[in-house]
Amino acid sequence: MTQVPIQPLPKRPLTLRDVSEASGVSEMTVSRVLRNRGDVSDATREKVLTAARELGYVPNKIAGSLASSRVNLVAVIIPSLSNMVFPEVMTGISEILDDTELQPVVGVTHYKPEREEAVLYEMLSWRPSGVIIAGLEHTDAAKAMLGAAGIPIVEIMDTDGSAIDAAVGISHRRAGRKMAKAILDAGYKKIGFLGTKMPLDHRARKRFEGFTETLAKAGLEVADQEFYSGGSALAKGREMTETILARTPDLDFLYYSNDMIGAGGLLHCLDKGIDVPGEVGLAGFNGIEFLDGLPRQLATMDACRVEIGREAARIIASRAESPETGGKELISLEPSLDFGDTLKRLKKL
Amino acid sequence: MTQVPIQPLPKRPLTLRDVSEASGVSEMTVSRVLRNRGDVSDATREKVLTAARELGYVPNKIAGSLASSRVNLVAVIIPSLSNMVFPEVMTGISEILDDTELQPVVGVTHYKPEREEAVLYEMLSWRPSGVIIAGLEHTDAAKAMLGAAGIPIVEIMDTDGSAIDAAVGISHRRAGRKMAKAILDAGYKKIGFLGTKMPLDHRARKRFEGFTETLAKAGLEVADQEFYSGGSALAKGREMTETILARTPDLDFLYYSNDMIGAGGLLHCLDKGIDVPGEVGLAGFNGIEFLDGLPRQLATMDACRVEIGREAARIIASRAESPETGGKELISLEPSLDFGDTLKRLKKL
DNA sequence: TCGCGCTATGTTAACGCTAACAGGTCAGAA
DNA sequence: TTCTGACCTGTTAGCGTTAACATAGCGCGA
Repeated sequence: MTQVPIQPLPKRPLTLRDVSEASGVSEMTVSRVLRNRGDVSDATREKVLTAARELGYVPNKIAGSLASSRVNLVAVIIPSLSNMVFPEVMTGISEILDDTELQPVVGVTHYKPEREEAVLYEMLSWRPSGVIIAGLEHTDAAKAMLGAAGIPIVEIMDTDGSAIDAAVGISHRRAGRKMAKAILDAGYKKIGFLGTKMPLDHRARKRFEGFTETLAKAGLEVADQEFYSGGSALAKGREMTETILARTPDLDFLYYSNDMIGAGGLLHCLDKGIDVPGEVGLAGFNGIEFLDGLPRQLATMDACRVEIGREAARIIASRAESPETGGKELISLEPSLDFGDTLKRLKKL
Repeated sequence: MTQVPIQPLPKRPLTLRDVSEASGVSEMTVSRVLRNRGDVSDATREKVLTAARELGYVPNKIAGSLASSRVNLVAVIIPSLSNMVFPEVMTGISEILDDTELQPVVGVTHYKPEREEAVLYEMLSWRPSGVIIAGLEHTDAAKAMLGAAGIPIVEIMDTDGSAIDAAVGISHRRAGRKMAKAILDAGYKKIGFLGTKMPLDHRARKRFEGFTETLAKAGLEVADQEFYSGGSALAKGREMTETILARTPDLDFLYYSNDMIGAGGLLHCLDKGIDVPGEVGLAGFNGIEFLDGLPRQLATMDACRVEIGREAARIIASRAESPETGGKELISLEPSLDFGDTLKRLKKL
């Protein structure tokens, strides 16, 4: 890999035949050497490797996959790359797949069901060894494709619903309930919700449902709400916080649907000299690492993103190794609540 | 796409032959219908489409690509997904490719040359229609592969050096010089540098080189330096700023190699009641949008990330359309300096 | 009436590789 | 010697699709 290949005539793409001719053995033997499969004498191996290197030969996986009907790709279908959550999932996935032959291929849906369907169709047409796809909600056609693909499917992030095959995630409904309980236990009563304007983000919706459900049991409901879309989340967090507090000044808690707008809210409150968490408590969702440097630590709930990626990849990898094993794995991780500095603990009012 | 396919026996993967038998025409005609190529009567087309939908047939691109020796994939090779810069480049790339047949496939190198080489080899083995790769520095073997691949290659982010084929980026050396000039013009004299411990981030290195070069012309040099690796950039920015200011208290400017640590530094200074930009000026690099919500706007320089992605994708797309056209395009974008609130303008000391 | 040119469909031969099997050689056991 | 089996290498036949060419049917002008 360190020697510089010599490319005499860069016209026709190189094939096994070229290497075979250059090294004086059959194509099959070259193939064997290049894949480390089957017995080949050291002398032959050396000859072949040298020839391949000198020519700068790169095997054609298209042909190889067609012949062997094995494709070392794993389709990963996610809604977005522009907040930190999916890149972290990707990190977990790569971490595991790096130790295997498998390779992730990413498709982005922008939270649009029809895009998801199209991306999935495109991905499946490459006959991957498995699919990792965000969420449990898909169009009927997408579900049908996934069901009929005959490969391992892992639906990630969410476990509130029924999976096609395997699933790894957290219960967002439960996460919402848990946060509501913590807020109520801390004695807050007048609670505002701030989130994204995204009816298609089912996980945010489920957290909200769990949240309101627990409030309802305590005879409370969300006192005010504010939504945004687009723009810098941090700036939006500030704006929305200002808006909601202006409209409903007696709110004593603000629950944000993600840490970024939560951080914006926190900065706003500190700016305005609002006592956090005494006067107003704050909480976000996600446990984004780079917020560690903020003046005060935002209460949040870890969504286990890296771990979700790892587990999903493990399922695909283990099934790729022994196809008949497993199936329908359901891994529900437990998000941990971090009180940070913005959600007081059990202080009596 | 909206009808639910019926999968009678989910065993052997479906092929053109199945659709051909189900619809009573030849495989070739089915292929023509599915690709919208050649003349097919409306009646036949309808029959075929119905059969394909009902079976839930998904074409096999592996076979298709092998037969047509056309692959609609574009390899995108980048160092990382975990800071915001490359996801933004990806956004630009997708934006353009979404209007074409082409599809990006991402490979991540973690700033390691040997990983880059391996990822590139893997990608090329799928015979993509083009390669978009970050940086101009590659191993000899990687350069040889790129040179011999016979497909469009666009090296992005950087234009300080010589490209294999096309290149789109900014001059980081120039960016460093420009920032140095702005800082000197504002009257700062005792300048500290804070960056990542990454000898392999050539672009950061070039910025630094340009920066020191301009200082040198003014008879100055960097008064102190501090480096970090790993961890939360925001938190690290705080720590490093504290450290460097403790060690060299008379610094009057801090230049950060990225906005995230710069933001940490800003927060630290605000915490400590340091007058910014009077006592100490600050600047980062990148123009990361979500920092908009900070209490004060950090001076920074926009690296034109989305635009770089767009231009690179445009080059690949246009060459895919008309192969003989173009070649060796060199697009050097001009990063714009944003003074923000942390770099005073031309105030005399 | 013939045959030209059009449209709609079919036939054949790759594309570059690998699975499966078929030798061919050579050492040591019978 | 002959046989056995380990080791190495080669041959053959696809994998599922598409390019290129072949053909069938049909309307129409001369």
